[in-house]
Amino acid sequence: MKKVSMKNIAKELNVSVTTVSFIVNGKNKEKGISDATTKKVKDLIKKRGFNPNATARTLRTGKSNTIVLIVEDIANSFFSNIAKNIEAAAHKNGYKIFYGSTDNNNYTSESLILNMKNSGVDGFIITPTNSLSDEILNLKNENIPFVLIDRVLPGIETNNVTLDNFKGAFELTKHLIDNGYERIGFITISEGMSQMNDRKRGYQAALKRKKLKMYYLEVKFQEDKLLVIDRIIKYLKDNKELDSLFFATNYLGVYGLEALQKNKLKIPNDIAVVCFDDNTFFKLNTPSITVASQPIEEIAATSIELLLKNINKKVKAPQCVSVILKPTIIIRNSSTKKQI
Amino acid sequence: MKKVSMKNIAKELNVSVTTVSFIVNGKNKEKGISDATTKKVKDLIKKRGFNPNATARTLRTGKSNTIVLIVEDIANSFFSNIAKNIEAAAHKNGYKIFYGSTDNNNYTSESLILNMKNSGVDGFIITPTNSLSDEILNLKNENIPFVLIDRVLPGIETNNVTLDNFKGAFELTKHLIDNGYERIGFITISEGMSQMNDRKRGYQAALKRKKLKMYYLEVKFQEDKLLVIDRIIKYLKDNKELDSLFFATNYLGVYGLEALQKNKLKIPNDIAVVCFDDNTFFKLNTPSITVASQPIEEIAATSIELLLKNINKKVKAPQCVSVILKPTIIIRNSSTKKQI
DNA sequence: AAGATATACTAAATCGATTTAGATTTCATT
DNA sequence: AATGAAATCTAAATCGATTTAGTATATCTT
Repeated sequence: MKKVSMKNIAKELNVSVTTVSFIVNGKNKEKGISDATTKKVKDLIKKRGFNPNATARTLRTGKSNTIVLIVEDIANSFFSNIAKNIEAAAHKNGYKIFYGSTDNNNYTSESLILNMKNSGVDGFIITPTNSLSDEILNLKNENIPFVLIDRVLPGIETNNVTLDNFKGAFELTKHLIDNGYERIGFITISEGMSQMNDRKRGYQAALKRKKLKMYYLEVKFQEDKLLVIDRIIKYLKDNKELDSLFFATNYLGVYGLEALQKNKLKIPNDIAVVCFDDNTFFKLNTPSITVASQPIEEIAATSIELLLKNINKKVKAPQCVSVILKPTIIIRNSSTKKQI
Repeated sequence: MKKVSMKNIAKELNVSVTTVSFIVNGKNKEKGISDATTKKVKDLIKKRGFNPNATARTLRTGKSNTIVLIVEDIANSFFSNIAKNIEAAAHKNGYKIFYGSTDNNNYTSESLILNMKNSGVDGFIITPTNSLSDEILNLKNENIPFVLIDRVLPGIETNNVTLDNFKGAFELTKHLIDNGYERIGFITISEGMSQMNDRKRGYQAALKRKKLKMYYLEVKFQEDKLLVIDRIIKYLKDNKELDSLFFATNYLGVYGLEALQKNKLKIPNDIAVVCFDDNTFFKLNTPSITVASQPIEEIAATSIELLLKNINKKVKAPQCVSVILKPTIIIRNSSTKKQI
């Protein structure tokens, strides 16, 4: 079975490739192809199962109907849910999606972007690593549409969709304080990404209002799960006065619960817990975990909409759009009023 | 900033495009290009930041270095973890990945495959929906490399990587029986996919050995989460004699736990629970859930290896390979010996 | 009947690479 | 000086579409 091309169709019917192309692209009326010709071409196309070769089309038109989704980690439920939603919107609009995980590794991110760029993709949705500024600036200079999500890069104006991380962290912390907790450990990752910085600032601001002391633990994203758990356990031993923990991102929260379990600490009586980002796990855990939840559908919808807008507009001067969405604080049982 | 092509490089140095191409592809020695020419071309390529256009290359060579991963649902942790592992292997081998979720919808699956085929991808890894036989046969006829994972299609010989689902379900059921449970409800989805059939057979075989009665609840994959939870709750009310539940797949297990929570049933004292597929949630839940765990890394590694082998071999008669991996039963606290 | 207009169609260039078949040039050999 | 071989390079076809700038024929107008 050989792949059938426009040439084959054209030859078999003694018409030109041009004619076939016009018909395939629905320009038969506009280009004045007779109904008779249109019909016989369409019939043969169906009969032979012809489908236009997308590669050739892309080469000629410069349009690939392909976008790239670069996330931190596709196995992380936050990102895989974003991916699911973006996928639906993309396919609905006739776009295919390349995906890649950076693991917050800058080299990986760069090669992903470079590699995809050569494949003539139409646009990117990217959760940038922290040192990706050069590559992002390249995209800007080359006028390739892209949208950053989840975090932004300092000093670079871009299209981006992020969360009001400050507010989320502020409110979560305030909630703990309102419920009587005063020694709140903030456990975060040290890569210095904007969203994490903002969460830290939110936490700090809430503490400052009440002149409470700050407690930090920073772990590295690259560190192995068991190592992180050990570090959390050690941190708890070294800071026995802590009455609550704030995990700054979902996977840390999961590790943290494992650490607390190993340490036989009961939530919330021994120690209260809140976490940034929701997931099924936090909802169903005993006790259920109080979280700042991100509007995943909205993040996905907004970013793909913004990207497609940028792909489809011909204007040379791209106005950068920043969308900041609001988190929802979901109060559950891991942070009930402190028992004295 | 205009994109630079081989033509630009060639013209600037007064050499032919052919020469540049040979050098870019490392054939300079083989094709007898002098070291001097090679050097000056390479230097200019670096200076101008030239990168070969992958679309043109694909059009000419028929090789795109792209594979497609079609899963049931990228937001499901089982599949997103597979995706993560496949991604790593693919990128290491210079392949890009298109992804798509079928939601077990046959129409979606078909259009995904069709659409990707026209984009000249090199191969597919597919979790097939149940009525996908025609499309899969097309792939076979067109000699397009592909590997099915997670499940197979009846009556079609293919490359595939699956699990010994019968064994996993048999052992999980046997474990319950050994621990004194005798009225085991099997909750599954009704789409009739091979992996689910095999799990059901495993469950039945274990019951038959002890002449125990079978209890089923089948829900539809498409049904909304809340609806499924309601149906499980109703099922429990209608079958108060049940002393244990076997959830045939991970997302049902999660729904099930939510149903039990709503129903104020305590695991394992009121009712024991086991589930097919592991995840973080089952490990950390109180009580932790006994599962049949799938070797995700191995599934990913085997399927991508098999696919790449098929892509790279030129032979016309593709020998079909079936790999069946073993599940691991992880006994946790949701199925401790029955209290009488 | 000549020119204008409309209708229906197409030849050839193009996108940016790869690859085949062959063209030059250089140099040693007789 | 003619021949052959080796070294170095290239023209042009090709992949499969899109698109520009036409052409050919029929029909209308006066």
